[in-house]
Amino acid sequence: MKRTKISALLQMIPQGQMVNLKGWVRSFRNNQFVALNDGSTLHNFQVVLNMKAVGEGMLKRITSGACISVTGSLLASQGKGQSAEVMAKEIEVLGDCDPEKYPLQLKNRPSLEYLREIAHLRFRTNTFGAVFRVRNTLAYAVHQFFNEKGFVYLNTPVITASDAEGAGEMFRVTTLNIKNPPLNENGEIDFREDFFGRSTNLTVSGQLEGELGAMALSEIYTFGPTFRAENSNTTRHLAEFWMIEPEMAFYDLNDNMDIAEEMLKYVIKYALEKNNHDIDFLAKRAEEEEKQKPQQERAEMGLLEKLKFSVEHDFARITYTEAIEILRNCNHNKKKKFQYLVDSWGIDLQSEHERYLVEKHFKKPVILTDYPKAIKAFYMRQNDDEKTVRAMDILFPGIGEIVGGSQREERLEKLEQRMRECNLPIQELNWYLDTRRFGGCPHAGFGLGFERLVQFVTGMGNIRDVIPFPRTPKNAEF
RNA sequence: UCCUUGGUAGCUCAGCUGGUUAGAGCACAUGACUGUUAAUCAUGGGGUCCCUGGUUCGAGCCCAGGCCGAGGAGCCA
Repeated sequence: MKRTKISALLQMIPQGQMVNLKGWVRSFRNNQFVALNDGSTLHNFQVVLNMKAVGEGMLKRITSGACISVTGSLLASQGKGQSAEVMAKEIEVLGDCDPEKYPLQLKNRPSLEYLREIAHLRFRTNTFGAVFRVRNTLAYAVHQFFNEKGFVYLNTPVITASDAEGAGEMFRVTTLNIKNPPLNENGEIDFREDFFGRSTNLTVSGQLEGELGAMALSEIYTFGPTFRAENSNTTRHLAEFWMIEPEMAFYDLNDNMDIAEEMLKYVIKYALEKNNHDIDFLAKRAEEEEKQKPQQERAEMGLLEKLKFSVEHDFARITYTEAIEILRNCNHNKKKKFQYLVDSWGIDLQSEHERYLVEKHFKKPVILTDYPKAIKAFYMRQNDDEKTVRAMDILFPGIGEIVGGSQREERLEKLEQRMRECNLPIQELNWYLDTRRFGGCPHAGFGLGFERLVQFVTGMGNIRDVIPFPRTPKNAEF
């Protein structure tokens, strides 16, 4: 008999029809009621069995975590917790689960930290089931959004030879024998003998290659893994993460902000509709967690409120210069409550400053633009004031920077001048500069940290809990 | 990498001023139970107190070094 997913069973009208369902046992009560979950939805489905008919041998095998297949009739439930249930006629154990050895005991309320240690099993919890269903929806929505807009999904290389992108420390890729590498005349490692005939790394950004695509296809986006070998130990950094990088010809900074804001709202709204049960559950979970915190640290809005608010209101848009003025004149600064006081133009904003702007002053997502050029990357377009660049960062409550982007410098001389100032090897990036030499045009783009987006929508506090198998310093298990 | 903080049963935690045999809840095992909702009830087993060294008559507790986790900072998405 063909299997029916639990998500589909819940939609059916129970009329005693025969159905088959398969899934993992969440709990077994009174030797009679099995709560079965197959991951198609947050909800479990209740299977009722006749303990005498089933037999003691089979009864003992229905343990928490076991995988079973049940065939029986779909009936209206006599109990209160659910509207329908399956009266089992046939039960098959697809996979036994020894309860004494099974590390995931759901009734123990295992901590997120513990579940991270058994990441191969944590999908079987309500929380992680919900998180990864939402993650899937968000990924799908990103593709759908760009597809509707006529963007071309472009795959940029994971292995790159360029180490001049300046986005962070890189992981080396090599097939050389690290115990005994070949050396050149100067006694240095001879990468001519390496697999690619040169030194290579894992990508820290697909942006430069993305720009090349945009200079012909007009609008492209990438969505792929990105690697940074920074020794970052925070709730919002991973060594391996997924980044979405759109790059658009003929867009200026305003167009860039418009499409970034539109996209964020689109995907959040999409998830709110598609995964409302999961997000409701995650919202309750987040609320429980908030209650553990001291009153002062609690967020003013719940997860659902926060998501709906973000979708319904315009993001605040201010320049770096305006932000400095707000911060300099705010009571918080005057009372010297910032660890780093805001006194002069040109300073890099600290997390506490960004958080103040987003969480206290505007109380909604904020787009900061036109940063001093000294604190931003070489490829950002210089403003006429010679001091600032057409950068934009989108800051979200609780997460911080979720998007970083800019209008790109399309003027060859200005770009080369910046590269010299930043000590970048112009020769190595000749292919990049060619787009400015041959039919260049104004263009813009941004990078969106996918896991940070998933964090925002799921309300999960730690980025390690929104990617199946997190890679962080000293951790690459599974 | 820096600052703060933690590591005690399978899990979540308590453990007083350094003192005899280290506790609880849940989980697990055994038994009971045909309308349960984290089922319930009874009984039972279960410990490298993170590691190494030191102080002490005596260390889960004090000291030093290390390992690992969490929160914050920096770097950023």
